Amino acid sequence: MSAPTAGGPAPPPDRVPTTVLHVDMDAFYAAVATRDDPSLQGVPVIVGGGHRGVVLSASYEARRSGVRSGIPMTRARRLCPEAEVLRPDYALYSAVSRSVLEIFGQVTPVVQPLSLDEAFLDVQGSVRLLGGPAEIGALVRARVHDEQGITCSVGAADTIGVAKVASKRAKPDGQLVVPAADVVGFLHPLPVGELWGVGDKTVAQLERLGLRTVGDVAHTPRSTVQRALGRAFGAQVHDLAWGIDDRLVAGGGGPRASQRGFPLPAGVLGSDPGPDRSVGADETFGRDTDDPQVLLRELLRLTAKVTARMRAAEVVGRTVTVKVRFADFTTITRTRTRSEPTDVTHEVYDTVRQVFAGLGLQRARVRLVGVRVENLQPRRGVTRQLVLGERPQGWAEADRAVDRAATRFGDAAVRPASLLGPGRP
DNA sequence: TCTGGGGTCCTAGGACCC
DNA sequence: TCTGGGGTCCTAGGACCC
Repeated sequence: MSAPTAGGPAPPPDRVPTTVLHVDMDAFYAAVATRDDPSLQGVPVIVGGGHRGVVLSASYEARRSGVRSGIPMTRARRLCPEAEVLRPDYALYSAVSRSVLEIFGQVTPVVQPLSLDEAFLDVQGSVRLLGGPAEIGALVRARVHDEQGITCSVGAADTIGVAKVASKRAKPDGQLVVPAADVVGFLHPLPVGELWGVGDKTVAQLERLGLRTVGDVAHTPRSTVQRALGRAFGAQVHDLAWGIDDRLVAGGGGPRASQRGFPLPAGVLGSDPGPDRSVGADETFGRDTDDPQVLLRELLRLTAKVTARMRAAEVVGRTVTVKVRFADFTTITRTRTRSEPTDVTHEVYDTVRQVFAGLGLQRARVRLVGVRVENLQPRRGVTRQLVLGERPQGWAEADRAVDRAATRFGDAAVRPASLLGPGRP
């Protein structure tokens, strides 16, 4: 880390030196599809959802027409009518992702996946064996290309924040090593929105102060940035603008990591990121509806999906949140915390129904409903309080039977009776 | 035929307890 | 007579990420 020039805060003392790689697949979903179908080579490819969906991934050919992740599919088709449009195949992406993670794991044990297509690697311990960050980055990129037939980009730095920004600048199919001494020079000319965790709203806030680049923010008094963004967030953005970031790669464990970037606690090397904090599901209707029966049926389906995943993960939860998005895209959430944690479909749905009834919707046009369960804890060790008159294991046993059947015959084979269409036996 | 679905974390106010 | 703070839990909304 370079010493900041006048106006910058001092770097944190006694920081353990690290070398962090951020590895990010290039146009991951589109690249996997193209790899498996050579006729797509050189063709604009868009991976996305149904008619109300958004673009999940766009090949670089499609990006040349202005197509980006996150834009509505309808707009994407207008921008690039000649594109090949594909539905996502998550099972395939997961398989490729696992293989890529195996490659990472052979380079260093400290790997922190952020999603299917990107991960941080702390390679400090591998430098002696494999060479510097540039050599290790080249090795990873060559192996991913040779073994998986897709390309990735690598950013290397001594902080995760800078490594993340660097990989993006290296895209596609490139790599960028930012030595500590070059961090400030690298960051300061960039638009502030390039910083990990600084999104559109924050960019707009800073724009109001006339701050456009990372350097603008760095050379603005910390207190001013804090007034604009809030004390904690403002301080962290100001730090990041100087390349100061003491978060470490939290490797060795599960897939969880904060996607906002900031509040990731400065974990210990190799620490376990820990269990999931919540499990949820939501769904946008093909067309808006105001029919309470339709809404409740969808909420039941989503509840069953969520609790099945909870049982598979062997967690129970206490806090149930119902989400409703209206036709005008305004979104509300209503939460209720149960006295005892549960993973039982029937019990969670009871709470969902109560919360939903409390909304008092009067023929409002609804676009989306969702269910989420928070306050999770491991199921083992949780002893259930039987309510007076309740049959022990009644509903829970029914759920387990559903889970077993779903495992054998597929999710569609077993579902609550009210989800069967009219006229079905 | 605008705007998915899966998450994480923060903020801020009120209740409640000590 | 007037006036406490801190901690924790709960809830609603919002920002951000891929």
